[in-house]
Amino acid sequence: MSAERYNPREMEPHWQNVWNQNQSFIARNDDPRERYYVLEMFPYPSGRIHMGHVRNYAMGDVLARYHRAQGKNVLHPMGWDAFGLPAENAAIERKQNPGPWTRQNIASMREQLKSMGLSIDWTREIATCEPDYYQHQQALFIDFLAAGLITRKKSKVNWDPVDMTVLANEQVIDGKGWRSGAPVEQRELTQWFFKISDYADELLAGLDGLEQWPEKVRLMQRNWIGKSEGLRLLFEIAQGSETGATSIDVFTTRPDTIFGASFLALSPDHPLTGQLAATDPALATFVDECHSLGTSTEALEKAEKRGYLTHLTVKHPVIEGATLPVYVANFVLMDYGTGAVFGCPAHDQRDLDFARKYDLEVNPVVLPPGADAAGFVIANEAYDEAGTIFNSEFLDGLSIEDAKRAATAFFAERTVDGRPQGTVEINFRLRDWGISRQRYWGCPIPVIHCEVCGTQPVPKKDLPVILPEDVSFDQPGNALDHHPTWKNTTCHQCGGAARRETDTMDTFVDSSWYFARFTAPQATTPTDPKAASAWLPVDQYIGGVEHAILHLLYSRFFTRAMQKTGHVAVAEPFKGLFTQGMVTHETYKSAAGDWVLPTEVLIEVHGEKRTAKRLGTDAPLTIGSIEKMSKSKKNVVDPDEIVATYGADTARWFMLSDSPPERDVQWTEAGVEGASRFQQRVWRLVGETAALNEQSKDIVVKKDDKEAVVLRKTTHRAVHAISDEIEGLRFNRAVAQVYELTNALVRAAGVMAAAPESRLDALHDGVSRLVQVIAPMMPHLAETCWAALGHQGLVADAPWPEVDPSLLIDDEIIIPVQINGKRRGELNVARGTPRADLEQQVLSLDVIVRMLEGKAPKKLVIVPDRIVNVVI
RNA sequence: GCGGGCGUGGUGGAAUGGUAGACACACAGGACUUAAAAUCCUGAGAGGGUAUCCUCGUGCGGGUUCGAGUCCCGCCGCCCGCACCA
Repeated sequence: MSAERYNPREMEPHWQNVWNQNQSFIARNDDPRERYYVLEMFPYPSGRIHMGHVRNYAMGDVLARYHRAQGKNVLHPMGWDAFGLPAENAAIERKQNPGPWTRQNIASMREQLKSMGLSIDWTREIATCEPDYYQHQQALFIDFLAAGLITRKKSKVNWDPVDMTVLANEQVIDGKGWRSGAPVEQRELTQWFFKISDYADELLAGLDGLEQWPEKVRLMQRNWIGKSEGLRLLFEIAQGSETGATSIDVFTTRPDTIFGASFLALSPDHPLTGQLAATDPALATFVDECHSLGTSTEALEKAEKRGYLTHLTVKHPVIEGATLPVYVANFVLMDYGTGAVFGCPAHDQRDLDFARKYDLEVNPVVLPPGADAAGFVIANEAYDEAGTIFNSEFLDGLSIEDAKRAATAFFAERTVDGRPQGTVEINFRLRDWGISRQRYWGCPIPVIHCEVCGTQPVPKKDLPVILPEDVSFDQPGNALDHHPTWKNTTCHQCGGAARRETDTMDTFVDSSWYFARFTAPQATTPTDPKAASAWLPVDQYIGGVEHAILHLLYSRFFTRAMQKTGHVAVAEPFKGLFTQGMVTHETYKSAAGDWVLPTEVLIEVHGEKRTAKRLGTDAPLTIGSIEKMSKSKKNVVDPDEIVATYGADTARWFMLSDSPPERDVQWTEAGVEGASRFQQRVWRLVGETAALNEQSKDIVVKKDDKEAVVLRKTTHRAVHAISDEIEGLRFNRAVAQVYELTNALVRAAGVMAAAPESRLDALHDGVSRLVQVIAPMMPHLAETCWAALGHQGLVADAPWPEVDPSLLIDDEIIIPVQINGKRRGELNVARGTPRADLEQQVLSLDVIVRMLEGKAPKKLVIVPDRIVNVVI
């Protein structure tokens, strides 16, 4: 055994080769063992992997390798989310097709991922931009269409003026496009929609069963779906029947406050508003103003509540002879409920603001507990908490909940326009998912438009509808639409001329089912239902929390749609979800204000002060805040360089140590060097152990002495703890346990000379187990050590070390002794020492005797095997 | 505004209501070396006594408990999500 330093540059490619030749990580669908499907969110092929990928895939790989060692049939695949705008924008810049660009990126990122030594089944690799993937997506689209899960409708949509495409509601963040950051405009277009809102209730209820999801994500989805139960209430028109309308539908969750109603408000987009505006130029102007303001949410937020008083009035539904004015108000959304509301200013802040502005009545009808009915007035704050109904005739004295029921029942009995005046209605915030994108680089929607036969799906036998690659990006807009011939086709029904749909699908469709495709990536149908039902749901899915709503909600809907159309057997795609934190780094700025790459920075440490200067020029630099790694701030570290300098294992180890995986981790040079030192430390320990073995091969190993037993206990305890931490995805704690075990083994190896013949086996066994438990995290190092220790075969194929339960318990334990809750001493006793014996021993302790000063303790709390507290 | 999370040494962070600060990074001192790197050993929450002892200490203020970083109530600060949703 040589004392040479471990050389990852040499060993890492070697073991990657061995694993590859051994086909160590190929999952077989006919393998009868228990299955485990671990998946990390697949990357967008931007060209280079970043540290966020390293962290994400290191975590997934630990689980994959751990569960494989547990004897499971592990599926750990990788693919590429390859359609999308960056490729198209790059193509426009370079005037070349996104296809070759994307495929090149995939090739180089694949090599980078392989250099990380991930235990991935590369035979299952898929790329969403290839026809062998997207043709199945087109087949799914056709099935969904036939099953009534897709509609085509004209509606207001979010238009991103920079990316020149439509966006789904989920893709509009703070009124801006999620990708371009441009303020989103409203446009009316005919678009394809997935009817996700049909599943709103089911998607909401399903969240309760997702026990292995972070509560935070479940909450975000709950809020996004936004279920609210209320009443659809009809207000009879008193004045204004010349419009032809005889009533206005309103949605409310507070029918209990109906006696406090003082006005009605219509959305500027309400059909009745349009009708009125046709003959009322002032109203038309008002509506236009609302629209010009209404493009960005920011503007909305600051916008004052404004209204326009129409000449319409409605009958108050419960106060005989009273009428209410009808306004058009800028704060009423056409999207939600019925696009019309009744205002009860006393109990809704927004209504109150409006009422104060237009001098409308404020009639309180909910009395706070303990308040005086005569003296209760509303000032500038609406009262929206619990109370008793008053000023409300037949509802008086009821609680809010009871009054809601009573009012609901009351209106259900009455009729307006031959309809019940009130019907229970449930509203959701969730809108249908608009998937049409006016972009080239996406999955073509498999539909044709025929003048005679209408819009119809492409027959499945004609799939795939291939995305042509001979397109030009000379003009702005959708290159597919500009293609000279592609969109011309013939109608398969009448044989006449027809036009292909030139919109492509939102790329979130691509990522909504890739996890299912991985279970049988060569199947001639979208899935092999047998394989899909065997593997799904994914046992552990890992990715960034930024997908908490978009991708994860779409995938949950899509899985249900696939279930309905017979492609999968489950409703929920991901049994366990883990959202990992980001990778951050310090930022550096030059005197001129330019960001500077960490590789160009030299950090100097003077005691506790750190200063930075530019490598080469020695120009002083400012050390800035710690932020998420981003190209714009240049605080990025290239994984390739780290792998070349320290090796993949070091990068993986560092990513897993220190910070809890769900939190952000700060990348530091010092941290990486620490990880690298640890790698060498393990290697030295293995070298010493192997050398001791070699020197002592003629020695007859004697029975364990006391030290050896201690060492075995330490080992078994550590293995037990590490297994537990890995299963719970607490990798930082697993790492800490590994450090402790290593420290113990290094110490033991150092004092071996004293009695090698009775400790050798315990040491060798301990070091071997150490190597096994670090294998999921530093797989290359582990293989090298495994071989150096003289083990046959690969550690990647070795079963996880078993733990001897008898070694986990100590016979002798130390019990802390407290006086008044403060630790004052300890007791060394045998495990299971009974209460009475403990009491006697505690009372004879020097400290206790001294502190008691001859008096008896007030109280003695004894928890056997745990703690003793003496109260004096 | 609504909802959720977090707050512990110089730093990242440990701690089923039971010895606060595991483990690591950084730092200081020492050993080895011609020297450096590497490695090994030692120290360290703060303050005092300088021995093995005492006091204070987990954002702030209360409470429950024999015992609270942990549970409850009220504040302060930071982060995230949603936001005119009737």
